Amino acid sequence: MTGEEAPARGRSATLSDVAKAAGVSLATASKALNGKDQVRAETRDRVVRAAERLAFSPNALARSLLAGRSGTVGLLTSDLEGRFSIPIMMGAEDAFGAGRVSVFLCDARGDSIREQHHVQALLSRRVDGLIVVGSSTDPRSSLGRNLSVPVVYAYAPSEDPADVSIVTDNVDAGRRAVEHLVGAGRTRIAHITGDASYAAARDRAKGVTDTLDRLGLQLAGGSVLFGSWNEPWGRGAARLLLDRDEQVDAIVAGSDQIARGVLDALHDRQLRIPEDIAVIGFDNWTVLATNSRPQLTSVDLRLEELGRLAAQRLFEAMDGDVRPGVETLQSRVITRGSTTPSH
Amino acid sequence: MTGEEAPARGRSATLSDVAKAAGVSLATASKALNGKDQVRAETRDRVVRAAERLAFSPNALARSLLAGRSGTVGLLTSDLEGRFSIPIMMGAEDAFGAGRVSVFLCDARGDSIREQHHVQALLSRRVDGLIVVGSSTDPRSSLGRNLSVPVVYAYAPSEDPADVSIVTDNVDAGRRAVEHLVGAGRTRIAHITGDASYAAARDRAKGVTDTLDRLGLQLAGGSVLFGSWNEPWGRGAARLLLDRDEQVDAIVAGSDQIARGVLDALHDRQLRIPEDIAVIGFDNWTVLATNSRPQLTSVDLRLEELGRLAAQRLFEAMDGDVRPGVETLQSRVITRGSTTPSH
DNA sequence: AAAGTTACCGAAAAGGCTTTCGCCACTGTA
DNA sequence: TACAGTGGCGAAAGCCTTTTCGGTAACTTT
Repeated sequence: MTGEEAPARGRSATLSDVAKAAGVSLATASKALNGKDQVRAETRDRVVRAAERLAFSPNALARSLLAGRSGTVGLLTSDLEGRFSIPIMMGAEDAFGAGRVSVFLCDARGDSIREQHHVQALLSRRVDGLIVVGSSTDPRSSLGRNLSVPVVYAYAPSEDPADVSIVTDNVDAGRRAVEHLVGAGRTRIAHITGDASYAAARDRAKGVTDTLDRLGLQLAGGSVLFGSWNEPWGRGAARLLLDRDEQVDAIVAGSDQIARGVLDALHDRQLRIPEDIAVIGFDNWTVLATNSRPQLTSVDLRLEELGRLAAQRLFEAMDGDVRPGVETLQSRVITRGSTTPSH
Repeated sequence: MTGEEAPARGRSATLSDVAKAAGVSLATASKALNGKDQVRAETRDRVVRAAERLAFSPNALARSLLAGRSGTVGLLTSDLEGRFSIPIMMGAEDAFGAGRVSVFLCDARGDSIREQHHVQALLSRRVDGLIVVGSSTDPRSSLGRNLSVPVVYAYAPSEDPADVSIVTDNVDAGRRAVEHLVGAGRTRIAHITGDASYAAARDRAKGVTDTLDRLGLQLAGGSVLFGSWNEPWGRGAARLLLDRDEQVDAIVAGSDQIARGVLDALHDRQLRIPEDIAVIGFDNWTVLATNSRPQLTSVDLRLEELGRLAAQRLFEAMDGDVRPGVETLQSRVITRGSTTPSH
């Protein structure tokens, strides 16, 4: 019965189909559906109903082409499997998604050729902006200054100070870890962390040692134990520490993974946690932190918030409001059983 | 010096700018840049150089509008933070990315309203296809049959058998776990797994018990221990099992998380792994499996391969080659120290 | 030298939408 | 009755690209 007003087979309905079905012109149909006020209520109704009947879905490509903005952004990451991209992406999607922005996700796999290729593709698709998520906190090379769209670097800052970067403040995070432990009455604090070639390891260590200095405390174990970012190192380093017969009453672990290893080693020595030794990690990686014995206190780097902030800064930049430089985000301690007795 | 051939400020160069700069027509410029053979080599050169000089980037929006295909696909997930979406996404990006397809990533947060909203947005952007990734292996509701673009369901199958679904074969995975253990000489095998309301738990359990039956073996512990998908349950269930004074020599854990809990409990009882009791998990979650003592043998569900396959099926469907129904992917056992002595 | 090929190139349409501007038919006022 | 003012609608331009088709010039053939 509605046969003759249906669009050609296979094609989805166009605005022109809707206009024809409603008996109005293209222009009027457009105005009716977009809520412009130059159309009578009765006419608008007719158009809207025709659109529904035809399951009309406006072609965003055509619209973007005309508007000069696509309502899309590119998210360029280098470690999808890693721990960092995902929450940041969630935060960004969150900040964008409420509205009308869609996100292109690209993983460069750490390959700068592939990254360049992705950037080209995204620019060709006329994204309105780019968020570049690093895989570590070490500064990364800039995509360049004249990219036709604004770029925000998240997690890993750009080497170019003229770019907009949002990072977590790892020095501050180290400080918070120590202050939390000191607040819990600990004074003999050691620090076991990851690979010293990572800025994250060095920054957190600086935060830890500076804060101990400031409070007039010695770093237990004599020096920061740098190693690698995994459980075996956590176990090994903890054993090392205990074998030195140090009077350690708290350990700052450079990551939740390391912390898990530390917990295991302490467990093996029949030490009570937190009564004998308190342990705190970084990342607040729920799967690791909430399943340990006891649950692990951890410094939460608020990566989702980082993502949201990056999205927000990108919006601002798209409106021409660019604030170059590195912006840092404060972390917070999530307290669990490994630093406070469950009573 | 090149001032008069530059496009208007702010705008990026269009093909028309390039044509003007090269002193040819729009049509010729297009042909030259797209490798058509109706243009003299010298002319092509002139155009290509002009394009480079102007940093011309072809507008994919206009191109898509004309071609009727956008070269984009939508990836609709419901658990970005979960374990499953990411590898699948990697695989899909992999299969697509080599060519010229970009991926829109959307997270519905388990909310069907939001999902519907995302689908609308993606259709409006004229994606060429959709991949829907579930957050568990339980069947999910279909997006519907008349969606104007092909849809492939990955990990969680669609309830509608007319849809195309790709899933991991969890029954088969359970079988492989048991056969691996039996192959390692074990005969008193128990099964500790997650929440029985999950199809994944039930399917793997079925694979385990069926295979034991077939081999004429009894399930140690009397029955499958259903619980929850985390370490504490793994620890608790393992203790339960040992307290029953069973002669267990192997445990199939329903996930790597549960397996970690099991390992801890066995450790507490001074049992040697794998000499006294072998342990195998599911998921092959590297962070968990490779950092345990000993490293954890695990059934790898090959989620990346699942993603690749989904992308491939989507391609085929885009070419009109649709194969409705549920396709299953076989898993494989990754052998590590928890089932084979380290030497 | 006239006719027929070839090789290059350009004009124009198409794709779906938004927006400006002009047109028409009203309404209210002098 | 004539006028300005207003509300509702349509024609057409424009966004950027690809592709078809027709045209021009140079070349070959008899």
